[in-house]
Amino acid sequence: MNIGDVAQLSGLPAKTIRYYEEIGLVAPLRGSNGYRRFRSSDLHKLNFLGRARSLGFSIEDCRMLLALYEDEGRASADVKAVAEQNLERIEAKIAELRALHATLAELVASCAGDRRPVCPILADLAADAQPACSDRPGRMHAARRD
Amino acid sequence: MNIGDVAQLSGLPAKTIRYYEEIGLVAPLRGSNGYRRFRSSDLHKLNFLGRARSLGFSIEDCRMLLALYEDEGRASADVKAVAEQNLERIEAKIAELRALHATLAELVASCAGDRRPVCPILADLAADAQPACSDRPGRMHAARRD
DNA sequence: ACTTGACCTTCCAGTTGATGGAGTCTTCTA
DNA sequence: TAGAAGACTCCATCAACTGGAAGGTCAAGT
Repeated sequence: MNIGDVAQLSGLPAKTIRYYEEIGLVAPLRGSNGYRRFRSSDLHKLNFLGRARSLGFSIEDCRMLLALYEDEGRASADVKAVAEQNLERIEAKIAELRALHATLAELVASCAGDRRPVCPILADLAADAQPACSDRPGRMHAARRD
Repeated sequence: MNIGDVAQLSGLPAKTIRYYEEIGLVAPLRGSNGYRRFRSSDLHKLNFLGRARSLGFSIEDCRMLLALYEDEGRASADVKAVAEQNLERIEAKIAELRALHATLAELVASCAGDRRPVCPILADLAADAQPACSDRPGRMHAARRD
């Protein structure tokens, strides 16, 4: 199978598959014309990767999971540990986003949203950082948008 | 004020402040020694940016908000629109993460997590993509970890 | 035989929002 | 006067791709 075929079958863009090869997640053979030749085991791996990525596992997690998958002597505890870490990451992210959401929703609700320039949202943003007697929590370190 | 001072006062790393200058969010003066010289208005802007970023606004959003902030003739509706977009982005992200969480939590719960190799998590990952009669929903496109 | 178009190849650049480090210069303090 | 602290620029790196240019290959049609 050529890359286009596995791209179709796996649902992953060809670009992504090349990238996965580059970082060593799959290792298709090469034909004499230089084309990648994918075996069905490669397709299988790509499906695995697509599913794992769609569940939020990082590339490094995927590498780990793939290794465990191919290790007949694995302990399911190891797999579970990776998954649990991911779960915790997701939970932390949700909590963070919920906090953001609460603050922002409040600000949005308090803004008239008309043609006048007065705006509580801007007022909040412009307020001096953590004044001594504020009820606004101190500013966090710039949270990466991730 | 030198960069170290505003870094302290704003809570932003000096590196980040230089970066913000590079992308045109702040424009401190320069002393004859080449050092950046920040006015209090620059510090004010940095505080604004720090707060906006901590609320999840993108850099481009911040640019917009800063422009609105400095435009005396702004309409609060414009500010609100930016904030609402951000809110929607956050909501979408939360929904996405919750879905991930649900699936993953189920898998984790079903895994014994012992020394045996049998593992429903790996089984799920390895299952062929969207078979004709599956009750598993079709695979999404690899969700960026963002 | 030749052309067209689809498909494949590699390589480089860009995305987001910083962050780390090297190497150099200036300022402050002992 | 020395040395530390702080400033400067420039380049590289992170995740996980994605887009595009420039060129090679293959199958079908004329």
